Amino acid sequence: MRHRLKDVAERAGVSVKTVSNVVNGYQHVRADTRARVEEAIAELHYRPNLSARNLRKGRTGVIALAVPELDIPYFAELARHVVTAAAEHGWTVLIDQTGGGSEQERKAASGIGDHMIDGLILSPLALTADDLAALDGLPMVLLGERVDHGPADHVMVDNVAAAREITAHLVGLGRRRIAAIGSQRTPEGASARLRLAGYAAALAEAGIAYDDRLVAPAPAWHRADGAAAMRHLLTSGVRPDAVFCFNDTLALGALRALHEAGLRVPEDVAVAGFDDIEDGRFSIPTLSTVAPDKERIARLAVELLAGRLGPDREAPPRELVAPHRLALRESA
Amino acid sequence: MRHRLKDVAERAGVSVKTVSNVVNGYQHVRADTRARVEEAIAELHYRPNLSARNLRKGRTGVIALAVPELDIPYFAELARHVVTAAAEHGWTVLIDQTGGGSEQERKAASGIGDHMIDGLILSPLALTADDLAALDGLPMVLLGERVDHGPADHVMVDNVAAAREITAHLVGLGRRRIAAIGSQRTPEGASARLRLAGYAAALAEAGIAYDDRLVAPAPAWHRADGAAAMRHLLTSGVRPDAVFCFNDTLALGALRALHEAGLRVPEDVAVAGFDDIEDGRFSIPTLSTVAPDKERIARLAVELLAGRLGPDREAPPRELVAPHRLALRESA
DNA sequence: AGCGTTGCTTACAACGTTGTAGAAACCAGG
DNA sequence: CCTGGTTTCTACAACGTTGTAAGCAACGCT
Repeated sequence: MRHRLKDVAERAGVSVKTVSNVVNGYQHVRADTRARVEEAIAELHYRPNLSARNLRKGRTGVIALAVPELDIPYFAELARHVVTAAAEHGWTVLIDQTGGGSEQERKAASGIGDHMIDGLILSPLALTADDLAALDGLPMVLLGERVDHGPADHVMVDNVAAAREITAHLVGLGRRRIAAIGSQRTPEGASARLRLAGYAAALAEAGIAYDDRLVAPAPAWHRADGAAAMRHLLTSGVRPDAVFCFNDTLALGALRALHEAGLRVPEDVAVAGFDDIEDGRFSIPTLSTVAPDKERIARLAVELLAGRLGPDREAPPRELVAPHRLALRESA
Repeated sequence: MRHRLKDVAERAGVSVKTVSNVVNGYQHVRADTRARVEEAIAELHYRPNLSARNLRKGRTGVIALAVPELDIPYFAELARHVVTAAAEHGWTVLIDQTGGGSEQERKAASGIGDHMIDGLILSPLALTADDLAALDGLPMVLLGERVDHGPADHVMVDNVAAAREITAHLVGLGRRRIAAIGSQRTPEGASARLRLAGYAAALAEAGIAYDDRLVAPAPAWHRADGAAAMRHLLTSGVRPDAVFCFNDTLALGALRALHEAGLRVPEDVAVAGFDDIEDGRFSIPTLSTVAPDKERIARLAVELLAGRLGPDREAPPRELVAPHRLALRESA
């Protein structure tokens, strides 16, 4: 049913290696031989066995992308860009869901592939420097916050600056009681810490006192968490006139909670998010947010990985910052 | 750097095959031998080379999931469930984006794997029966509409019934000028045709005349298309008092357009969708929709595939229908 | 003691491919 | 028609793994 080089070779009356040469476009093959082989290939519907090729070559042509959750729109959108960018390098992308657990992430990084993949683009939540050091073997590019002094390449946005800018925008609207939603105490919360720092910096610059009661934690960054946090803020007696949510899904949840409380956005409370996901362009009201250049992030990550697999094999870890901008819409 | 069975064998003072037996949990290995081998494995950080194993076994442990677009929430949510279900069978999932083009889909089905994958779960938009017949080799499960008389297993929801139910619900609310958004004339629009049929059936049952002007086409099923279609309906002079959108993203776009037009949902216009994506639970207003059991769909698909790869290798094509229910919320 | 049985281990070949090295065919120039 | 240099093709080995079959102890039974 499934044919091998050998079958094609017999049919074309040449050696196995000659067929291999035709398949791989090797140049020294006479035109008529090539034609005969190609005919045989077509007739038998021959397709190379990638496992065998990989075994022989030590390369698989597959890279993995490991993200915490696929149905968080930010990661889905990012995944699309990574797939596109990787395709330009002739790679297939194996998309992996880590669930954000350090165990899962370690497994993704060390386990997935074991010779099944050439490299890994990992968006870590829980991974520590120790975990990374233990991996070593696999060429890897990390997305998001720096795992301090990890040995891997890195693509990130300037979270602190971005958070500062969007908070400053809220200040510029005349808001003074600006809440933040999404803080996290856990070690996984690297992004949360940086965005909180940016938020605090903007307040400080504006001479607004940092008020602990205005900072709402969120165990995860889903819509439900945003809604819950917002409800908590509203019932706790601190009446914010603006909220900076650490990502867009939190913000969409917050919008929902404000709506249920009968408050108008942005008149009563301005809302800002982070990520610029598709939903935010159609929500009611549309969402003002930080727009990281996801396409660029994906492209940079793929390119770093390409470097690691090629000429820059032994280069020192590099760290690239992708640009971001503010996408100001109705909510703030 | 990377070690092989042979290295472990030498270190443990046993044969290569014995190490292989330990790795694969073969039973006839003396406890002390096993211990020695395991120690050697640990010391060398040995990990099997999957390419070699696959070559030998003819199985890769990877299945592919090919969907049109990853950042359509429905597919992202589905992907998550598939990954979860596949993990229970010990499979890794290679997620592929076809973009909905028939060329791409054919490539996904025939090309991706070529011995890289054991099977394929494909959500086809454009694939014809001919395309499928040409593939043959790869065990495959299709999601969504039947490609007529294709030879592959199939998991679907009863689109006609579901569409009829949700439309009947709109009728039950007392609406009479019920629009539909999302019709498609192209061959890709199999889902669109079925949902339109369900819509028409519900109208007929209620004795409401089918009005062509109330049926708005949508080239794709994105939020922007839904918004555009809704705007078109509103400006064309046919004032609907309800809209059934053929998926949730269309519906979210429609909500947005209605909001911009100053119309209230559901008071002025009731809105219903299809898919039950996460967004719809937090939109303003929350979205009434058809909720296909995505978790079940994923599980059935994986199980069918498992069957094809195992005992039911030669079974005739099966067709399973996953249940759905109405998720009635604020918008209708 | 001889026999079969059971438990443990091993050598060998094979999976389908490609790199290496070299053989065969071809070509031009004398 | 030989020489030397290409071009074109081929045999062989290897990538790392596992299935097969067979070897070797040690055991219990007659």
